[in-house]
Formats: sequence, structure tokens, C-alpha cells
Amino acid sequence: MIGTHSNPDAMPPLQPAFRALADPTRRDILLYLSREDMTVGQVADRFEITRAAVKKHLVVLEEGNLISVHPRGRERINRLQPLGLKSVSDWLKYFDRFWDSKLSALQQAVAEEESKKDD
Amino acid sequence: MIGTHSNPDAMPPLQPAFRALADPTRRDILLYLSREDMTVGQVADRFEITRAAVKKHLVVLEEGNLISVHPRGRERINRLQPLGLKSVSDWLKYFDRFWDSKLSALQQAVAEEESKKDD
DNA sequence: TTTAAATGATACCTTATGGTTTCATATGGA
DNA sequence: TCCATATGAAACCATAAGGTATCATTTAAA
Repeated sequence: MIGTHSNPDAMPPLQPAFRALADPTRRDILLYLSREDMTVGQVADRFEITRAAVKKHLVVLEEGNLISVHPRGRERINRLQPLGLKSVSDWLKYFDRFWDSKLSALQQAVAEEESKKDD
Repeated sequence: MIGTHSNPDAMPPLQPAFRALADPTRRDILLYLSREDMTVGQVADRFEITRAAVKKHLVVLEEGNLISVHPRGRERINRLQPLGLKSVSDWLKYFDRFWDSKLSALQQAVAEEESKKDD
């Protein structure tokens, strides 16, 4: 059997992380946070959408375990959390062999040749 | 500047690929296709949703350059296309240093200590 | 040629998603 | 204490997304 969307516990679920990464604004936020921790307001200043919208994105990122939030006084510091990204990276690693190995390259070449008339 | 969602040409755009990966059913389809090429019907047999729904997923996967489709007679063979996945993997690679290096581990430890009272 | 099989396409429905506006709350400073 | 600042939260909107049902089209096979 493959997948089944279920989460046999243990490591963090993939779905919230993949969901979070699906939006380009959220991916950009992650890039900003990879350079420095930022308050909600600081992040919002980088975009043209409202602070409320940015706040929503931050919640989704937090649900995906891609960032952690740390209250400091009346501010909330948003910090990149690598572990969430790692789980996604690990999922992708499975496919490494499909492009990284010479065997794969060969298979590709054969396959291409085999279906010249298609596509 | 960071991101900006724009695509300076050259390599395939990330958005369609990330979008495609956001759905658990589509990720499962990719896993199936990593084992063998499949017709639309064969893929549909693996799920409980209708063939039409599966077909839509396949279109999204194709738009994300994650699969290629090859007509053969009245069938259409769906094949995993590693290159689309690679672009996503490359995007993620940027974050490797945030969990893979010992420096990062140190930074994490310090950061954790620094915000014990939070969270 | 007639029919069944495999797929494509379209219309329609419900819920999720990304955004905005507006109002409430908490906290640092004068 | 009083006020400005930083967020949080809720209501509301338009559009995207995932599904279904139904009908058209293409191709293998009897």
C-alpha cells in the first residue's frame, strides 16, 4: 500500500507543511525569516497585503511547523523552524534516485526514445 | 529583495509544482507512478474518488511538471517526471544549512535557551 | 460495422483559501 | 495614569479547489 494520508504518529504530519509551502507569499516569508527573526509587523512591512493577511500566513506556517513564535513584550518574534522543512525534504528525498543516479538517466533516455511519437 | 513570486525565466516555475504537491492524493499518485507507469484508469482504481477527479489531479501534476503523459492507443500513460520534483528539491536545499550544520544546532540551542519563558 | 472500453470535457456544488475591514486587548512610555 | 503601538480576533467576500454526474469522442475488438 502507498500513502493513505494517514499519519502513523512519530514524526510531524506532512500535510500542514506541504499546505503551508503551497503559497508563494508564505515561501517568501520563510526566506525573510531565514535571514533574521522578525515581528509580525516587520514581516508585514515587506509585503503589500494587510498585516491581518500576513498574520494568517504566519499561523499557517506555524501549523506546518515551519516557524516558531516567541512572545516578547507586546511583540511576537517569528523564527524559522528548520525541522518542519526537514520533514518535507525527507519526503522528497525518496525521489532522489529518479534523477540523481545514472541509472535513472538511462531509464529516462530509453523512455524518451520509446515514446518519440507521443506527447 | 526576496522572492517576489516572479520567474526570471530559465528553469520551470516553482508555484505549479508546490501547488501540485499540496494535495495528499496527488502525492500518493506520485508514489504510485514512481513504481510503474500507469494509465488514468489504473491510477483511478487505486483511489475511492471518481475517475474524473483523478483526471483533474493528473492535470495538476502535469502542470507542475511532476509527470508526463504519453498517449498510447486509446490510453494515456502517466509517467513520473523527476525534473519537476527536482526544482522543488532545489528550493528546499537552500534551507539545508539551517538544520544540517553543527553551527545551526548551536544557534538553535542558544535560541531555545534565550526564549525559555516564551512559547 | 457495431459495440464496448478508456478518456476528455463541461456544468454544477460545497468548502477552503487568501484578503479586507473593523473592533478588542495588551503593553511600553511619556 | 493615559495614549500610542503591536497584535489578536471575528465577520464578511470573491475566487480557487476538490468532487460528482453526465455527455461527447476516440479506438480496440467482436
